[in-house]
Amino acid sequence: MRMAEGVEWALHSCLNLAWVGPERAVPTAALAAFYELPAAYLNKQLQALARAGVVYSTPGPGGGFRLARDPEQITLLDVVVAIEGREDAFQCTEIRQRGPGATPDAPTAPCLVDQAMRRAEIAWRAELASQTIAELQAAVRQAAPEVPVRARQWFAATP
Amino acid sequence: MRMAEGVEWALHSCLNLAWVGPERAVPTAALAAFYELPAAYLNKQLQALARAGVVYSTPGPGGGFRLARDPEQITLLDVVVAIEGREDAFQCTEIRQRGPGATPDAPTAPCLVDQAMRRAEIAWRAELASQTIAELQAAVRQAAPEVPVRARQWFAATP
DNA sequence: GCCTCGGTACTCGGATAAATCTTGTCCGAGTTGAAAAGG
DNA sequence: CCTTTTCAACTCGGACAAGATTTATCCGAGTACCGAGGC
Repeated sequence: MRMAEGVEWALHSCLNLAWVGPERAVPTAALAAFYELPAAYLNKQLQALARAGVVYSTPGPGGGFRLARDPEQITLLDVVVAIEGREDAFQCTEIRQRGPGATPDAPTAPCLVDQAMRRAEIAWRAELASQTIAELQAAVRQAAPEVPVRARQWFAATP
Repeated sequence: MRMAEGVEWALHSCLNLAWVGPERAVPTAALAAFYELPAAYLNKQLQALARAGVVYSTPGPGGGFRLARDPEQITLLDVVVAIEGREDAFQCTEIRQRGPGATPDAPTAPCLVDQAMRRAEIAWRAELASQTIAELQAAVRQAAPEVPVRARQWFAATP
């Protein structure tokens, strides 16, 4: 159960977009160069963020990506769901209803294994939903105040 | 981020081993036939459970798998870790230390994105670790008391 | 000097291959149990 | 009838392919900016 690497890229890119601010659009090439990532593939992740409504995309010269909302309104869950999709990691295939183990009763109760796994995923999602990009920004500012300054300067200097 | 299907199989199989009890060893073929699963592949999952110490395996005629501990001592996390591995789903590759975005400071603070994601996974793991096979058994007994009876009967009749 | 028009460069967006992981299958090593032979 | 020996069947265990998902790449459609030409 390895999470897609694009999630890490998307989170860091959202953070960078937050540093730059919503006024200026940052093209994929700049976001990719900042961490030496493959630009074409990062673009794919940013497209997913755009489809999910996390970022706006504007084509043409001077175009690129901007945060669609304030960092306070973007949770980590928003980003993860945008990249990984909405469906749960554990998917109950109802094996209990196949073979000799099947219970022929018509009103089948919900699969308790599924319920237990789902409870764990809900806890995971809740923890992700409780953290916003803005809170991440605040934590970074406190731990390493020079990071946002450097990022803003670099992106301002990169056309 | 789809979880391996083997997790579902392993959980249901552990439940069935719990119904049968630790006295009798159940071979892979019986566990697979109960849900019409591919026996050879289910065997692979059971091997993983054996390596993790969740079940005992005994070869030869009359052999098979038994729970290695009481159902109260087996958590859902034990089973999931046995199948999926111990490493986290989100793996920080430290992209922040590559390219122009790298902070040249020697004492690098921990990656806050990684910390945030890890917090969510810890919540997930905690929820899984809080539920045991025995509790699942109790829930099934209450929701559908005939299920354990049917299972015991079927496995007793299957050599 | 101001407006209009055309071109060019730049951006995203989706369609298209390579790599890696999951899923599925197979056969061999080892062990047990039973049956058969001997005492 | 009891003991010993041999055999055969059954079990797990790891090595070996097929399919699916992730990763990576490319080129085309569309847009905004910039310059040139005309009014």
